[in-house]
Amino acid sequence: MKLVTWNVNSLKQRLPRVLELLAEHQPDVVCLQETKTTPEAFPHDELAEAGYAAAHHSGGRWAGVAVLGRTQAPPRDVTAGLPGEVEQDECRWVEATVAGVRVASVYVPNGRSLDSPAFPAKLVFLEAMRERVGQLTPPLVVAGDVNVAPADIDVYDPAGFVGSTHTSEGERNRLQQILDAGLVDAYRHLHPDEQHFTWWDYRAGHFHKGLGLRIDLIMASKDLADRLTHCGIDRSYRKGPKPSDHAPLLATFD
DNA sequence: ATGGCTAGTGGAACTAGA
Repeated sequence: MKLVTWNVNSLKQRLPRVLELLAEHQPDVVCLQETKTTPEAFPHDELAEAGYAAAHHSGGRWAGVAVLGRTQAPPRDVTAGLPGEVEQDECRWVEATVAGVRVASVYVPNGRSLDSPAFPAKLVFLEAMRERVGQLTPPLVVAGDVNVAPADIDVYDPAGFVGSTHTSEGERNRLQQILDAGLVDAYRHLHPDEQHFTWWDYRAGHFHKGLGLRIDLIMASKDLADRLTHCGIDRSYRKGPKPSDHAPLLATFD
């Protein structure tokens, strides 16, 4: 099974690159974040032409998540929303069963700054994820933009991020608790010492200077992690016409 | 780096991202 997760920063703007990704990698499961679409505008027809069916949670101008499966193995038993999240209508979590695997596509709140009211709401969201993971039965994958860099190796300038979101102890502890509930960080599992990023700021040429963060994760239950044969980031989708600020993360399970 | 881009809304200048 080949799975990809990608924060597309508008599915409308990124549709050509998404179709390119589907054709090139032919994944069995796709988790998308920041689709930024209304339910009415979700591009079901274009995805169907490419051979994919979608389960999605779409709220309009911000956020929005989706799980895609092949037309012959479409997403089933869809659950939209995360029990316990502070903002129930922000469309940051959707679950579906694809090819026998329970898959959640997640877009964790940014948090804005450590002193913002959005920050404790981010921590509550991460706690709710841990609760939900404990309720779900493997085989399970939680994939998406977690908006937390798990460790300093996942940050281009750890000292520069002290006092910012994405690297604080509170965020990292809660992410670790999600993993401790029975999941494995697929990329780090296969590449214990490598520094590769999944997000780069659009500004100031950060991508070309190699200044990024690893904040997009594929977290797999241990039974699946034992069958992991490949996990990597396709940086080509951060280049070329109209790139997202995130690159897709891919994993293959034997 | 004090935000140096991009996207959505709406039709200027804001919010939001991380």
